[in-house]
Amino acid sequence: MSLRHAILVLLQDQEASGYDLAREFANSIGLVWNATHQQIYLELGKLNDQSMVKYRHIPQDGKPDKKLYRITDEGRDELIRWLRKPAAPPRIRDAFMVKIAGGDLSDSASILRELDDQADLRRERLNTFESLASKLDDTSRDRDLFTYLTLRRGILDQQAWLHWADEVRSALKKREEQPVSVPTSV
Amino acid sequence: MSLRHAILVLLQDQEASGYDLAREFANSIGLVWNATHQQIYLELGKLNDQSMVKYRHIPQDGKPDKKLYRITDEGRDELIRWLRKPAAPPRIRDAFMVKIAGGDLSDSASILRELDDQADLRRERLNTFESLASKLDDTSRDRDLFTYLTLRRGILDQQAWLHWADEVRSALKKREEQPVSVPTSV
DNA sequence: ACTACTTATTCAACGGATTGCGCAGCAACT
DNA sequence: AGTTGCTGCGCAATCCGTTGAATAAGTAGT
Repeated sequence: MSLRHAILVLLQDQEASGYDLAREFANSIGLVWNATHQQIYLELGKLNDQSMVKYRHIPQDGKPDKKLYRITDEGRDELIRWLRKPAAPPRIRDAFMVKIAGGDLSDSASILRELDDQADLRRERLNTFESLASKLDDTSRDRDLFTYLTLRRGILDQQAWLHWADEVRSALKKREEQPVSVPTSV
Repeated sequence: MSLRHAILVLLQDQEASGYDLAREFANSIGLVWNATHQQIYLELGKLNDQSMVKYRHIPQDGKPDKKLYRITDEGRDELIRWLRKPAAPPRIRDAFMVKIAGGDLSDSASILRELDDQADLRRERLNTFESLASKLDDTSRDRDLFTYLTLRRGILDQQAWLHWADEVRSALKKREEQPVSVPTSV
């Protein structure tokens, strides 16, 4: 349960509303931690109750009012405490991979279709990450070192995935050429 | 929530007890989907209620009795239905990466320490996956194609991770050499 | 003799996450 | 005039997942 810590990391740099955070979770941090706006608002409420963050109410016209959250000293302490103790290895839950593992039940065509869809998504992400990373290269590589390293992680991940997808394609092609009694269901 | 489908995939090949499944989740399928034995027993109960699996009670002496589960036709239908509809992209929740993103708050030494720990784990996995994959190479590459492809996914993933870790190490080393006003907390 | 591990299943409590819904007003397009 | 989309916040129900424990009998090691 380190949604709270991801939020605290974001609030490190700048004051932000729940809405702002939600957008960042959809982009930058979403690379390493996903969350919906419901979760974020709930967690901000809890963090506020525990006085790890505080907010000021901003009335706006033309737009709904908002609450700008800011990290407190207690919040920063909690974050540093958390950073010190070792992180549990992430649990893996990849539905698409479960499909691959049970691939004998599907036909090659439908596997390839979904593989291509996933590959499109990965290629898209790769592009966004790469363009963000190159922007950092030019301007400030040292100040944003950890943002850069996070992006690199994403880039290498997508590349590895796409490489794997190529392997799958050629393996399935080979199998098609020399059809070896594919089991048909019912 | 495709724990159920991961279980059904495993039961495809063979009758198994909850305990057997738990072991497989700790090894083979654990590569792509994690689950504890509590979750598995619970899900088997639900699957049984919905008659997607059925079991026969096996009394044993010297060991506790067990229930051997087997997939039913309904279960197989459900599985095939699930395979047909596109899988949602996996949600990413990597606590260690959150730490990297908030790396400005830590000192290089403690980051490197944890990086090395994680790298050990990855290297270990890489070895197991590679030895499993090479066993498949020799004997039956065609029959177990999807097991092989799953392993390849794991292998490429670990390699990409280890490569990234090297990048992190050299980036931090460079930074140490030309220390640029590292913010110290309190 | 004692401890620890393996096989095997299950329950209970809690907390985290997802899904669905609701409110509210403005801008922009059709 | 109507729909869609963006900004902004929140609640409630339910489901999923984690933690911790209990039971029970055999086997293997110190």
